[in-house]
Amino acid sequence: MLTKELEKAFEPAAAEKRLYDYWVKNNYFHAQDKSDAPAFSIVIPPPNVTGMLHMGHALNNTLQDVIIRFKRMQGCNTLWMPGMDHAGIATQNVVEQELKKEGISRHDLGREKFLARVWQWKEKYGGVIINQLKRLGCSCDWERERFTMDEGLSQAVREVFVRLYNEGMIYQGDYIVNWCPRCHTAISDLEVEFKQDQSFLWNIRYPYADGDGEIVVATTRPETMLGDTAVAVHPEDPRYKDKIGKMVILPLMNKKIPVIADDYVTMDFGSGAVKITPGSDPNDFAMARRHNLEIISIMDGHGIINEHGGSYKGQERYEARRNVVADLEKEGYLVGIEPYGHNVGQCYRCKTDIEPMVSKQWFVKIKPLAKQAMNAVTKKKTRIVPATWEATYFDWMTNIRDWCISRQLWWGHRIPVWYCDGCGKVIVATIDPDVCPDCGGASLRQDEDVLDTWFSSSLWPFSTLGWPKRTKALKTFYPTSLLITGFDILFFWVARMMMMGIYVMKDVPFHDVYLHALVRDEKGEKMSKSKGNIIDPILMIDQYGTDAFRFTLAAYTAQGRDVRMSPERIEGYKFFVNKIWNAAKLTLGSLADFDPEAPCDAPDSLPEKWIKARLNKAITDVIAALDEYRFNDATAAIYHFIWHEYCDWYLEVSKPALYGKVGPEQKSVTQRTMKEVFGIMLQLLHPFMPFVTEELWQALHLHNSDENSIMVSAFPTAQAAWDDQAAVEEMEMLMEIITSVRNIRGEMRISPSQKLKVLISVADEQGKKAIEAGCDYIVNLANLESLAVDVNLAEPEGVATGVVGPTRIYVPLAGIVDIASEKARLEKELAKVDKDLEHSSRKLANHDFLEKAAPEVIAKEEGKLKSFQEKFAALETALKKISGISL
RNA sequence: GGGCGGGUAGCUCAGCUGGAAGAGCGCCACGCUUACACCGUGGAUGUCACAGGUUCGAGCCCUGUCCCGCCUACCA
Repeated sequence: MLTKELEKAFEPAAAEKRLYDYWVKNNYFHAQDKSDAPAFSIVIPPPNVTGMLHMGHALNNTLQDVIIRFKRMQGCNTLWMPGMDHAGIATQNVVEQELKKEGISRHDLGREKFLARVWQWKEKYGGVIINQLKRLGCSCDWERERFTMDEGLSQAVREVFVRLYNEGMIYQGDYIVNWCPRCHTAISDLEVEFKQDQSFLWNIRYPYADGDGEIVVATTRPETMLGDTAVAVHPEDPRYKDKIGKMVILPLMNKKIPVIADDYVTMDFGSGAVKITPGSDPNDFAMARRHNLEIISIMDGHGIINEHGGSYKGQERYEARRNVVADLEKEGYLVGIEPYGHNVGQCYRCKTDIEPMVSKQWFVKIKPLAKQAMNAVTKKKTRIVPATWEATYFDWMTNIRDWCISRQLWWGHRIPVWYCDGCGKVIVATIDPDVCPDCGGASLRQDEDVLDTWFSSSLWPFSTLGWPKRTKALKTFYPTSLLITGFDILFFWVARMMMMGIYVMKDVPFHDVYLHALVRDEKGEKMSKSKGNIIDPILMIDQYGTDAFRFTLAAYTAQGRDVRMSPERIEGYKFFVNKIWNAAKLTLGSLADFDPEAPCDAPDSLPEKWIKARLNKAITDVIAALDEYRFNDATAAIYHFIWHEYCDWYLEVSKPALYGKVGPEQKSVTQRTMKEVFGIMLQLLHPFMPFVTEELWQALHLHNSDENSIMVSAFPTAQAAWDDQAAVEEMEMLMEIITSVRNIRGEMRISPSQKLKVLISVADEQGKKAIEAGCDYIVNLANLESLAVDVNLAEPEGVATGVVGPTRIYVPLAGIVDIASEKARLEKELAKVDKDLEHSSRKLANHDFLEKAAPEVIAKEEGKLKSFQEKFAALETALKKISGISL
């Protein structure tokens, strides 16, 4: 039945390409808009168009593909929705860099031409990552690929903006926001990264206007004093109680500002008085609103002091700091400087120090949305896995502040708001208006700003399915079944999808969220370009093959744990692929004369019963693990079964049958079983190692249906008929006997090629029968010349003794090895058992234990004690005997 | 300042609702037995961070301490 032989080793590179093309050609990744099969859907965390595949992506998408393939094989109508994110700031930066090389800025080009350039860039270089995902084996429904700037998705953005606006959930206003002086845009609170900075605390004196002394304030940002509009103290502070309401002179500016009282001030910090700069500090801004203080912005968007900064106008902010400090000192206002460590906010994208600035921005009123998003998790409509993240989610949602959604960029969804030059009317619409609905004027200007990239991402679970159109896909796949993403974007993305999904769709965006950890290097450090410890996933794929790489990622994904990636580990699993390949070669060779059509009614013999029972266990374990996203447990179960049960034991024990030494009937039974078990094994492994499993599935003609591909075959289920505890125990008893002989061989340094004559003593006739039935297995695997079994055999002279339960294994040593080494071996064994025995008996001598422990625990302990006692006695007898001889 | 996670074999980690510890890699010894040396067989290794407590019994539960990560926060 088989035509071609397998190559010496699996060649990943060629096979991967061929098989992936084959899958795509056969449309296996495609999900049906409507189907009788249960729907299962995942939307991909859309990578940035500018992105290249890194370890985080590799992990994230491997896990998704594992689940997707698993569910697809389980018969679900499975959708993995792929796509990309336009990544406003990142992409705009890339193209601006490109322009810079040509010596021009985006302003030289103008908005329209610049955007044309970005699109051009996107078509040409964007989406490299999509092809990289294909190399990872991702079975996304590529026909449905979406981009956040697509027509449809842009429509969804407008639709949601208008709805939020009309319902009073979006507002515009002058507020203090996080401003990046390099990107020239506002960013949200989340996009600010705080970094420890060793700086100074400058203490400055502000004299009272009436000449009656002074007040000292401390600041980490002396240059902002140019915009101070008050000094604040705590209302209860006895030092300042009578100063409240007085005026002080603002140094350098020669301006009078009031002393106000606010309990925001901490009395025991510094002098207990704080300068208030509403234009440059969020807290001061809040205070200014409470006290109706003047709000002065002393800087422009580039971080340069403007006309409100007096003589410092035109100076860059840090230059201004130096000059302000120098002048304060010169004029005697500087009281002192002390070293001070504090946090400085930086732009997450370009690491420039953030400048809090007052500007007109659009905001989403977030509290009502957050409340619903929390409810959904409380009521388990969405389950967060691992559950430890729930606390973080709730905490963030509880303390959330309004979301600044406007960005002063060009690349992105332009805010659908127009202003009428004629009457000043504000028009908010999903379709570009031609004329003002109020005055009919045609001179309309659209808002210059675009929306935060995360605004469109937050709609991803339904916008990709066609919303606002009521598509079949939307009906079938929303809410999606599962989201798999890194915990680092829990707030950025997951939380916002929750809010928007519930707000727009009236239902949660996904039932389960699985949050995985970060991939670090082998020393546990975060990978970064600057550290130079980046491991390129594509390089790993080239080197070890996709299957080994994916298996490694899954194997090291324990819940809530970081993944420490190291090439050595991947290599280890490459060896596993090789092992499977070679097992297939043996299987394939052995099946050469197997006729699957010819009926073989012969019953399974012991090894067949055993391997099927063990396979059942593997199936059960893998399914249970995957159902709970315990990826490492699933890989461990498969690895152990394939290597240590199927290869190490079943194949070894079956070799005589395969080589025709046992008879044609047993050969057929073995062939039948090998084929079945090997096929199921491949199916279990397929979600993790899609390529090698497909290759072997086809090479071995394991499919039974018209569908040739393993990826659309039915995922295995445990079969009750295969559970056979008696067979497992009997087989494992034989295995222990074999191991026992091998142990003696190894410990005594008996050459593997030295055939042994072994005697076995059993407790009863039943035991005798069992061993006799397994005699051939023992002879073969322990490499014996002969094996004799009898009930209660007297211990012979000059033997090494092994103990397995009630069974004694005697290996005659005459002429093979000296007695002393057996004595040493027995003593070692004995010491081990003695320790166990001691513990067990002490436990059973304890009255409290006997009274209070569960009966089954006591029974188990009694069983243990008995077997320890037996073993001890047997070893002791053997030792006495052998000692007697040596004397 | 709050919160979360972690400290288990040389390394990387498993260990579910408590019944005296496991895997992979590495290490040591032996071995080219017709799938595989990307292999086989055997072996060694742990006061489960520390100190108390609960319990008949704790790696697992409670309290405290010490380290290590991460997230979060307006003490100028």
